[in-house]
Amino acid sequence: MVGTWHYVLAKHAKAMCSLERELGDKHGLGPSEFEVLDRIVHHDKKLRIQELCDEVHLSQSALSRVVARLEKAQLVSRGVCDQDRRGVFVCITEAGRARHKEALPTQRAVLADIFADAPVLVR
Amino acid sequence: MVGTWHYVLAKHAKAMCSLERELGDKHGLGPSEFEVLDRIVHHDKKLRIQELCDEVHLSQSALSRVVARLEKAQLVSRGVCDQDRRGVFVCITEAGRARHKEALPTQRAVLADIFADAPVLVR
DNA sequence: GTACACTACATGCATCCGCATCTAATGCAA
DNA sequence: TTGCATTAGATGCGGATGCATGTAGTGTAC
Repeated sequence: MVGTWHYVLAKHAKAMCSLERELGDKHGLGPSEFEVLDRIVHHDKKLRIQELCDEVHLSQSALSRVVARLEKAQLVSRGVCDQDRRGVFVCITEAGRARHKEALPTQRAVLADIFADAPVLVR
Repeated sequence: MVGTWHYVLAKHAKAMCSLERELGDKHGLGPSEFEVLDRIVHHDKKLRIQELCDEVHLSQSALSRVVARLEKAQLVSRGVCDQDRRGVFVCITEAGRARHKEALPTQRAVLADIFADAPVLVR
């Protein structure tokens, strides 16, 4: 219980730190930016902000800003949703897809390194 | 691998959020404050800042500020180390010990709730 | 149609964090 | 002793986050 918490805390800290450095230096992405990009690529369709909000571990306000940063970097584009004009859909650009593709191996390498000695999760 | 990372990410986000709310509302402590307090109580002796730094998942600067906040709240006291006058040792006060004692069950309850369905960690 | 409650997203604000840097103390070499 | 590299901890600063709130669009009751 407490042991599991310490494990989560330690791995999270290490991984976040490495991801921030590696993704930042090599691809100009923060962990949150990558996570959002990754979710969009995974779905491979126009996504409402709210759909993203359910999958990403960010508050709605933080997500709004991450998307704004991604848009400024031309990695995604935002558009008004026609069915519900309050809504905003996010669409990945070619540049965004390319950036994600080049960053993915970096992320995988970091995780492989950090979770190399990871215990297996068994129910 | 990636699955483990998602697990860590999800549990960390949930736990941090709950801890911040519960510890904050009921005991006026942030998660970092509690973690530092907990480490000090666990060692039960004067600790150098640097020793704490190795155990807590915070940068040296963040730790310095957490200790400053705890001192302002009278939960710990800081003193100059005699052997090495650059060093600072941190000592828990009676109020600090009491606060920790009353907050510990709250933390345990949050963790128990969040890790109730936790998979067992097996090598 | 009007009024009002509700929802989706954006934004002001305060807080916390990490990095870089600063200060003061230590220690070693010349 | 003097000079300089190193270390412990504090602090300035920029950036990211969450909460509360603002703004605009939706839907429902009347």
